[in-house]
Amino acid sequence: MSHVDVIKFKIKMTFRELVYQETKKIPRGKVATYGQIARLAQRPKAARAVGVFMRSNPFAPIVPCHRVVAADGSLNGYFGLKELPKKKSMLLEEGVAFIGEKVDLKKSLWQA
DNA sequence: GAGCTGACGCCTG
DNA sequence: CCAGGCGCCAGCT
Repeated sequence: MSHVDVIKFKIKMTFRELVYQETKKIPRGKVATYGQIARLAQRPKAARAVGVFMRSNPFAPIVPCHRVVAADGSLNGYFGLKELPKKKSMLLEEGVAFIGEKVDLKKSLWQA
């Protein structure tokens, strides 16, 4: 085992970091679901935990958490259910399609 | 280590 | 369409 491998082992990517990393990949104009991010982060059933990470994400500007929505396309939170209208307008601004209060996943779901 | 807590997801009535 | 219930998981007491 080389020095590099040892280092890699030491800094093993935590699930949280992996989640943020995947979230950053969501392209402008598209959205991803919590479950989708969970899958990309190698934890298909950890969608719930993903939500927790978004709630307290220390990379506010870097991680586009506003592009992450529920499985049915509804916007669940942003600043503690407080600025949802803003979250919606931000997505509209990026070109995300909406159906009422929900995102039109048919058209705007990010295809990783 | 046990217990509680969600920005979840899926099924049921 | 609208609850209500249950399983899941990481993080924090």
